[in-house]
Amino acid sequence: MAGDEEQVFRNFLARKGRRWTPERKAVLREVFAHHDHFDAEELHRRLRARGLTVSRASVYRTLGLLVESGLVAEVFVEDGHMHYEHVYGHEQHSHLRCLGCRRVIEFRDEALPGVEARLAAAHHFQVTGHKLEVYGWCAACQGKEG
Amino acid sequence: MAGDEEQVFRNFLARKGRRWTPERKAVLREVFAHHDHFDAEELHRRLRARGLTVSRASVYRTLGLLVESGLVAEVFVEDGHMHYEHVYGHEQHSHLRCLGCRRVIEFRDEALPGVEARLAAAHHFQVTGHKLEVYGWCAACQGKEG
DNA sequence: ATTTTTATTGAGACTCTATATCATTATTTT
DNA sequence: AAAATAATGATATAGAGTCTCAATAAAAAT
Repeated sequence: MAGDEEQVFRNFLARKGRRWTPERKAVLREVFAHHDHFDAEELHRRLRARGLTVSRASVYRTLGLLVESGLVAEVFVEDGHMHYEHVYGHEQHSHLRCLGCRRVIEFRDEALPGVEARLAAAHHFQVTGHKLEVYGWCAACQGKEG
Repeated sequence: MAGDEEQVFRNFLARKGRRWTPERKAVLREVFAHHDHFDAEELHRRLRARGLTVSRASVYRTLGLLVESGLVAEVFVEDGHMHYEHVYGHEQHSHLRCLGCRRVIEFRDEALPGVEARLAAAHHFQVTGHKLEVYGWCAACQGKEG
C-alpha cells in the first residue's frame, strides 16, 4: 500500500527498541519521494535542498536501517559507491545493465521464484531475497568497444 | 583448460595494445593459485608474502584488466570493499549467502540461461553475463537476530 | 642490434565513501 | 517530572581505490 512505509518503518524501529525521530522521518520521505536509483550523498543533498537539516552521519545511519528493514535495497555499486532503491510497494525486480551507456532496465522474470524455492529446499535456507543483475550491450551500444 | 588463462590474458592484452609484464604475470598466477574469493588488498599481501614486489597500484590496475578480460569476476561487496573470484575454467555459478554467519554457498541453476535468452530477445541485448546472489538464513542461523 | 615509441611501474599523494567518537540533545519509560 | 538511554551533529578517522609523474621497460621500427 502506498504511504504505508512509514508505519512499516516505525514498527521495525519499535521492534528493535530504536526511536522514531524527525531526521528518520525526513530521510524516509525523501527516499520514497522519487522512483529512481539514488546514492547516500545525493539523498543528503536533496534533503538539504529542501531545507531539512539532516547530517550526513544520520543519512548513512538511517539508510542502513532502511535496508535492514527491507524497505530499501542495495542495488549495485557504480563509480565506487553503493546505489539504492526503495522496494516497498514494488514488485521484486532485477536489473539489466548496458556496459556501454550504463543504462539500466528493470525486468521481472518468472523463473526467479522457482530458483529461490529450489535453494531453500536444497540447503534448508530461509531465503529472504535475491539480487540479480544481467549485463551486456544494448542494441545501440553493440559494436562499440572490444 | 587449466593453465590456459595466461594465454587468454596475453591475447586479451595484445588485442588492446597493452603489454605483458612480469607484474601482470605475478598477479595472474596468484589469482589462479587459490580457489577462494579474495579482495585486492589480500591479493597484494599474498604477493608480497611470496617475495614478489608488485605495487598496490599495479595490483588494482591488473585486477581491472582481469575483470575486463572476463577471467575474473566481481562477486560481491562485503565490509565496504569488492571481492573477486577467478572464473576461467569454472562453470558459471551463483552465490547463496547466509546473512547470519556470512557463509557463501556456490550453486548452479538451470533456469538462468533461459533468463538470459529471454532478455536478449526482448531487449535486443547482447548479454555477456549475470550476477545472481540469493540471501537468507542458513539452517544453523535461523532464529538468530530479528 | 639499436633506436624510437609508448605503455607500465612504483611511490606517494589524494579523493571519496563510510564509519567511529563523543558531548549534547531528544525520545521514551518509569 | 525525572531517569534512562538512544539519536544527533560535528568532526575525526579509516579504508578503498585512483591519480600523478618521473623513471623504466616492453614492443615496434629502423
